[in-house]
Amino acid sequence: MRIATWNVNSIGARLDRLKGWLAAAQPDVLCLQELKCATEAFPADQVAELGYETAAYGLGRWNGVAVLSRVGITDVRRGIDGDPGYEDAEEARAIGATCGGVRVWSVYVPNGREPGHAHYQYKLHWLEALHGTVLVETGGAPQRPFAVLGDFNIAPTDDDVWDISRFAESTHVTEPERKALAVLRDSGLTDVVPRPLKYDHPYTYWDYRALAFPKNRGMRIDLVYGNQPFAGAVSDAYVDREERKGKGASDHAPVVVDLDL
DNA sequence: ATGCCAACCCGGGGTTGA
Repeated sequence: MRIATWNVNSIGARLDRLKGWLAAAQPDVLCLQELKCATEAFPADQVAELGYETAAYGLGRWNGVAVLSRVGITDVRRGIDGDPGYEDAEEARAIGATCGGVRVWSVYVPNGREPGHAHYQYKLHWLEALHGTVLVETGGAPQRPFAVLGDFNIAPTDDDVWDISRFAESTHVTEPERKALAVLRDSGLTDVVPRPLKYDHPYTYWDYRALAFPKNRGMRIDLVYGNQPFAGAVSDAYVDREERKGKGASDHAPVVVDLDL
């Protein structure tokens, strides 16, 4: 089984790219983030032509997540328990579904803006709620392959950014954010680190500006956190950096995981 | 060449992203 995650930075702007990538990469399950569309506006008919069912969750112009599957899609959950919301409003940042016997969550963790900002506190609280959801979902079915995939907006180690000295006073690399990832790992999840197709670091995001991609000034912030039944079945994992190339690319590349399931 | 920010909504500019 092939499972992937991809922050598309607008499904509307990326639809042609998405369809081309689905046809080429042939994932069985694809977790999407940053749809930037409402649930009912997701182009489900377009991906259905390629054999995929859709479970989407979007509330408007920001955020938005989905799961596409060609191996069935059941038990869909929109949002996580205890979601703190931002400024009294819940955002569309998580959707769970069971596909071909694997339980997956597609997540778009809040950015945080800057340390000390209200959005940064929101990010940490949101991650606490995600942890709670993981405990409930994995505790009830410990033998079922389970994974949280998506844009975590956190680089797990200094090695996961192109130059740590450029990230002083920045989000994505702070100790509290990394601690939140450690808490997820302590609850039984493993960071499934993909291999890069070029260069030494499996970056998944490169800024659009300042030639970041050609210079490989990237970050590994799109992560796959799987339980033992999931991580133990992984046969390969890679970042499809080819999808970051050319006109009309997202600023994130897909992360692809192959499983012996 | 991998190539110098893009997408949203609104109606040119502010907001967001990381």
